Amino acid sequence: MAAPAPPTTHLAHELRETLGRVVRRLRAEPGPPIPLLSVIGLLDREGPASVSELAATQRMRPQSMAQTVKELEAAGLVSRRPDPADGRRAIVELTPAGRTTIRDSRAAREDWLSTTLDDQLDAGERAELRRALALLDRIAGA
Amino acid sequence: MAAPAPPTTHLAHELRETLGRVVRRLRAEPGPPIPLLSVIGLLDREGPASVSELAATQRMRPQSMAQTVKELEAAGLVSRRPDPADGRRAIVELTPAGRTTIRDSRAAREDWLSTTLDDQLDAGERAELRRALALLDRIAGA
DNA sequence: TATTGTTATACTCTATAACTATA
DNA sequence: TATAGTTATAGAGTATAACAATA
Repeated sequence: MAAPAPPTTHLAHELRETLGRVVRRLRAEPGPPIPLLSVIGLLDREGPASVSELAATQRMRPQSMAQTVKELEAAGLVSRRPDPADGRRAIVELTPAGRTTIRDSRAAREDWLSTTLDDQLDAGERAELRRALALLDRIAGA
Repeated sequence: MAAPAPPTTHLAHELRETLGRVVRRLRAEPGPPIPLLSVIGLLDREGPASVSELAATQRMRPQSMAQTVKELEAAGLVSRRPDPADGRRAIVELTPAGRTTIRDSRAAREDWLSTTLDDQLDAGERAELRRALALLDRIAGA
């Protein structure tokens, strides 16, 4: 007979611990902080978006995202233009410098995480991780 | 023929985003902060440990773990006693209150994460997540 | 009134630097 | 000298509260 599954409280505990370990490992790498990379990566892939939209996709408060966008703007990586259809909204988009930053870092393989995922995991494991991210997003959305 | 795997840079990007979303979702829940829960959960499962040992399992600096342990001690959830064999070391262990706290929160299902993992994922998906955590720990260890 | 966004402020988490005490 | 631990300090990341402007 198969071994019984460990209780879910164990999984919860291990998830909390692993999350902490990975986030700290990521932060230990030099380069732009995680939230900044997430946002410019998102803008590169999905195109311009408002602050509220960015906040929603990251499940972050709009006030917090405003800070992040302000930092990116100060660094010259994104710019804002008013939404012609709605004076309240501002559309955030990558500047050429921002696009260069995110693409160069990928092309030059300066991205520690990408490199490590390639080195430490095989193709099947990467696919497995991809599927698990969908599960984690389901948890995040609950 | 099978669809080609998306480039690893996409996986890296999605991993960063998902990690952020889950951590923020977890933090939004009332109750003890993640690092505190991790430590008392670990002590409950593995038994007493020194500050350095706790720091190593969490891949955290000993100075940072000292802060966490200080908070737990102030809250009366852990206590310290000198290691009889090595005067430099202090052994951290759960107090009865600490043990009650971690176990009650589980028994009473006050633990949002455990409950959500049970509600949102089926047994196969939880097993899949468990395997993925091992992959993430490999990344964290690299 | 509701929505979009911002600024001010504070708290959590974790790091580095500098130190003490014991081995 | 090396190791275990601490305190002081700083910085990143994010939240709540209060506000202005537009719909």
